Amino acid sequence: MRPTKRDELVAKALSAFYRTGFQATGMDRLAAETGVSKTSIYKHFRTKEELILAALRLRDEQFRNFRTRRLEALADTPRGQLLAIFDLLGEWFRQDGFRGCMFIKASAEYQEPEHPIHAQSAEHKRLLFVHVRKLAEQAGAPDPAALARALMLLEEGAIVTAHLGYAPDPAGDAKAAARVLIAAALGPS
Amino acid sequence: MRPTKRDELVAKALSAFYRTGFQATGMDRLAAETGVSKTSIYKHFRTKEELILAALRLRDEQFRNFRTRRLEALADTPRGQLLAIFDLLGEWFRQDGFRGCMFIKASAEYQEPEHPIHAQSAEHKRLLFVHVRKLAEQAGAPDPAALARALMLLEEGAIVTAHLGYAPDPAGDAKAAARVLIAAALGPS
DNA sequence: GAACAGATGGACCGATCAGTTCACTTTGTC
DNA sequence: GACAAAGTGAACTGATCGGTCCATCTGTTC
Repeated sequence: MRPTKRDELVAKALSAFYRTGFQATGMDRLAAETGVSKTSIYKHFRTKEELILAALRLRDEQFRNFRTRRLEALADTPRGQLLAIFDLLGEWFRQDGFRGCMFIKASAEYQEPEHPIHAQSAEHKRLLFVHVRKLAEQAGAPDPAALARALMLLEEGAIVTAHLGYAPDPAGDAKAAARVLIAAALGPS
Repeated sequence: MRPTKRDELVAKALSAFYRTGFQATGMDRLAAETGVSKTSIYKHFRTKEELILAALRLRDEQFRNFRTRRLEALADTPRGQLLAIFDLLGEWFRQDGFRGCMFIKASAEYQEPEHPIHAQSAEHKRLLFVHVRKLAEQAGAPDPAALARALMLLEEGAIVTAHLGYAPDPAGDAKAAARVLIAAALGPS
């Protein structure tokens, strides 16, 4: 099942939106950058918004799949994986072309909570939270949801701080804080 | 020293940018909404970017002044003020028209770190951090900068989570986590 | 009341926006 | 080799973008 033209288009659009922003990336530029004619783009997607939503769906899928697999590779216990979240963040921040979180930026450009792009971004974050909560549960936390919410706050904070760039190692800072919170919730390791 | 026309313009532009976004708010709409003609706007500011920077400067000043005063009103010890940061956040999130952090959104719309708008947003966050670090120092933290960085992560995380809206009380969650981190750094209260 | 400075609305600039249309070429299938 | 589906570039729509220009109006000072 090789990727269709449509899949390639979405993948390239995703990259363009991530680098240049949603509103700032016009459809003409998008056609030029993806190598897919505007005519074809509008054959696949009725509006720009639908294309953005498809790109966000792809990103969500890629991000969560990669995260789950990578966490399992980095640590073999739930508790270890909770901490490894922040090692993963550090890897991400150091990547060339890191530009912050696609979904935070999407929700910043489409602010109204009812907007489909905003709602889909929120759903992505909620799914990340659900995963962390499951790990907290497996690790034996007495209140897995509370621990997960706290760790997610650190994660979101680290992402925006890394993007703002006023601190040298937000992933490391978040990991140190996470260690304290995890120990408080689960007892010393 | 009553506010000049220019000050009024900046204040109204700030509100418009906050509600509608930077790129999405055109100069024609801005003129209509502020009641200041485009001609006059361009007498005061050479470009839209300069107007945005002025609006961000105003927001920075307002936000930090208010925050400092309100923290002093909410608690009378440095340690209490560190925790009161998150009560303040809760008040903010519950306000009508809360739309997330202006500076996070600005840095999302103007992504390049060298961009003046991005740089000014980062500077705002750095100044917030400096204030928190001073409080941590006065509270007797052995590593004030480390505690301040951790609390700032919680704060940023709570702001974006409140904007995304997938958790009911991010300020409360952040406060609970902050309590643990502060106790770990300063000893039980 | 004449002169002047600041502010006004509105027309205007070229560029770009999202989206459409059309005539044409490429591609895979039977 | 015929045929349909998919993809193409380029021109085009009306609206809006950031920014400029100009004629007019308003308020102050002498």
